[in-house]
Amino acid sequence: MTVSLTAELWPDVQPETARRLMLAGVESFARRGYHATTTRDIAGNAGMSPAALYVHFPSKAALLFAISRSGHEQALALVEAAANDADSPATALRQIVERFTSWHARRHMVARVVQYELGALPDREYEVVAGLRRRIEQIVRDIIESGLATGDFQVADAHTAARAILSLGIDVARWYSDRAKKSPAALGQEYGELALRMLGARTIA
Amino acid sequence: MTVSLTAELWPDVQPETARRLMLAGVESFARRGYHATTTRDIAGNAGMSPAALYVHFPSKAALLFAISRSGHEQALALVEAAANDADSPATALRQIVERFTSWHARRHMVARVVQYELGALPDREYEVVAGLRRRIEQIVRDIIESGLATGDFQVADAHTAARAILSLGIDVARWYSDRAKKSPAALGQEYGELALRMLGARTIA
DNA sequence: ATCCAGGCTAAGCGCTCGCTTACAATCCTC
DNA sequence: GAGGATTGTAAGCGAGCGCTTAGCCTGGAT
Repeated sequence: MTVSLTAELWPDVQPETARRLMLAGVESFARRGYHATTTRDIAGNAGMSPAALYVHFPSKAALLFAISRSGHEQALALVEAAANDADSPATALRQIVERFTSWHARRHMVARVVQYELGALPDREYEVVAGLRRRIEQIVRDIIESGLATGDFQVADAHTAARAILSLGIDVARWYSDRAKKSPAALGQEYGELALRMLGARTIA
Repeated sequence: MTVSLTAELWPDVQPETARRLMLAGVESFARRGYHATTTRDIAGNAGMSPAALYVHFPSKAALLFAISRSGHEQALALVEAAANDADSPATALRQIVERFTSWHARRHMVARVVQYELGALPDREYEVVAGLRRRIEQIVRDIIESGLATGDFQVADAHTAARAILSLGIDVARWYSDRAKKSPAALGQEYGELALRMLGARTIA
């Protein structure tokens, strides 16, 4: 049985109208950017009047925050799961890159908002997502450092390597489209290989 | 003798006031984005009245285009030069990544506008910079393919590898700041290494 | 049968936006 | 030193923005 996209993305948001507004927000924010999107665009694409947005969200920025926080939480959860599932730095890192990258491809609309519209968040809300971002970076850095300690990886600087690894996945949100030839899963796998090579992985996990 | 930043960035733009407006535009567009920036912001930061912008540029979008085209032309020139200077696919690719990456770090304000504000360009202007972008991608793809032909590189797909290589440099514009620990040159060098490893370069050029 | 909370709309308020107009100052050419 | 081109300003226009208000409709508890 098929579940609606909105229910899959935000299962804990009620009612469905609020989810439709979030989906319309994602599409507009991803395509044109937060500041170029009007509340009338969003409500219109959700099939409602402009005022309906304010029944479910106190402001346009609050809608952005709901989208951004949920997206960041998904990304963090996915990275944490990959790190915990693995039994070595190499497999952990491959899993992280595979899942992180394929998520950015499969959910490139949400990911675009997550990665490129966070500057539009108010200060307090920005700090919340910045915290989630730091945790993601920290996990990747820790794995690279443990790989350096075991001799599984060979790089000059773990910090720079972590940045590069994450850049690979993040930038996918910028260019991936539904018309891409490569599936999200295939892209993730290929990027996983590239990332391990970048790290000079001894054993190709 | 020191040359003003505006004269270094846009030596062929006259008069200096127009360059000051471009610099103020770069700073605002990079920090807050095109749509969040007002013509009053730009003119104010350039120390002029709002109407002064329209003496030198027909519209806010035209100012963005002037910045974006010039930035794209710089990036393309730098990639072309690196490709022509080298005598093997490996040295060519290392040079490209080094210079492309360090440019995105050193000029991260301009680069941010170049990479992330092109969606705000009107259709005709967008097509111009899209053409420049295609030429950059093509050069990188060609080098990777020639490296595959000679056996210098080993990757599954040149297209995907080119995307990944460029992503590395492009994403630098997103996170680099003047407070970064690593200098643009050092970052470029480190990314050059990482890129060659990604490509499975036989000889580390 | 009644009531009311939740969900939604029509209308519009106050404000800021990109841009234009009318005009002033300065500089180069002859 | 007259005249035109260039470079700037003060003031403000029309439009569209985020958001509010007042009120209607509907479903479920009493």
